[in-house]
Amino acid sequence: MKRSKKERQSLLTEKITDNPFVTDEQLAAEFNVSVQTIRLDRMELAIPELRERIKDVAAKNYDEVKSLPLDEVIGEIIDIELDNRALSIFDVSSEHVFQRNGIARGHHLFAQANSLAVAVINDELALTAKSNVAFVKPVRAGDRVVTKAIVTGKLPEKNRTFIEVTSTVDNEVVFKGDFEMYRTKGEEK
Amino acid sequence: MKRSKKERQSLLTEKITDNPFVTDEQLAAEFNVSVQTIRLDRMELAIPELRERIKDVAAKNYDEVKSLPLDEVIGEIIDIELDNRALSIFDVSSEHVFQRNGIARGHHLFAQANSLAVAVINDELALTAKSNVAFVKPVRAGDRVVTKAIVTGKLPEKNRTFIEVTSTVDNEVVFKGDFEMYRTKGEEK
DNA sequence: ATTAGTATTAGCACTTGGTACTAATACCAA
DNA sequence: TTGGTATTAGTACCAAGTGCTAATACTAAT
Repeated sequence: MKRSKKERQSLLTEKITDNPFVTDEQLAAEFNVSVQTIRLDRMELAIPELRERIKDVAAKNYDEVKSLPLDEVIGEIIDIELDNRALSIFDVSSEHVFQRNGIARGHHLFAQANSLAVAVINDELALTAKSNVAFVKPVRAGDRVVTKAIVTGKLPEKNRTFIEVTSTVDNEVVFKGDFEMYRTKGEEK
Repeated sequence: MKRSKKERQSLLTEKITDNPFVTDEQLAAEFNVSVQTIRLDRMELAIPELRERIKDVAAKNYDEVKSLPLDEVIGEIIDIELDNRALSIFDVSSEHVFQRNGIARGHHLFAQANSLAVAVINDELALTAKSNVAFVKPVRAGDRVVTKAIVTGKLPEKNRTFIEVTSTVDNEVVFKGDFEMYRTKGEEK
């Protein structure tokens, strides 16, 4: 049952990603090749040795109880017209999705929309008061989410600003939300 | 400078718990004793060697990531009754708030609520379809947010589950939300 | 001070799961 | 047949240990 080198290496990568705790010896037995071959394969593929792999897994856990976004703004704002409109992009990667099925967790999309809504308001500080959102279509790892926020109305006497947010991937709407924001200071201008 | 054996051992335990990645040699240097002494100490205290410790950390991390959904939850779930109710707590710290005024960013509260809504659903996978939320009262760094999710209804023919989420700090409501969840029964492309 | 008992240090052989390197052999293709 | 890649084998070496024995040091009690 000889596999080609290429085939073996791709299976090897998969195996190791799947279970980083496997030794070269076990892999050699599994693929019916010598330990040296496995080592050569790892070197070609730049896969570190067992202990390093384990250490990486451990460090990831230890580094910081990861969870999520610490940034001021989720996504990168690429255009903004204060008190009017704003646009941001957010590249979805593997840490934003459910491992199960690769679909992005809702709160990341919400986070992008919410922080864009905060950013568009031309004020010292804006807080979200209410919001109504719909997750229209699943977003996956690798997708680039383009989010647009548009100020749709204001109630200056109540310190409220209304914002409509739409997120798209490849021009298809994936998320829509209405945000009612509270602003600390009244409107300037 | 010389500490008693007992003192050293308790400090040792602390050090290692604090940073499991430290070698006997480093510890020996730190406590000004020989490596052998450190080894004896570890044996008496039943502390495994560096590699085992690292492997433990890694395995723990790995299991959690694999077994999921609890790892994908923002906040810590302290009680759960599948398809019925769930409770989680989330300690707000400085990285979750606006520097300006110390008020928590909305999407963190949303994330806690949303992931609790996902967790309470007793299914392979749940996705948020829509949600309607209100940020009732500002939350600040240091606050412990207690969030309760209650399943309020279902539309099995449409694969929908409705969940009401309420977050409180010191028994005062700070956040309320209604979530409409989509649940996949088995497959999905 | 002597003696017992614990504490500490030292040294050596051996273990795992490797790296780094060299050399030999096998296989496949023009 | 020649060449190039692929595979295997073998050696020396490393880190961070375990396991064991033996020597020394430090107290504390008689």
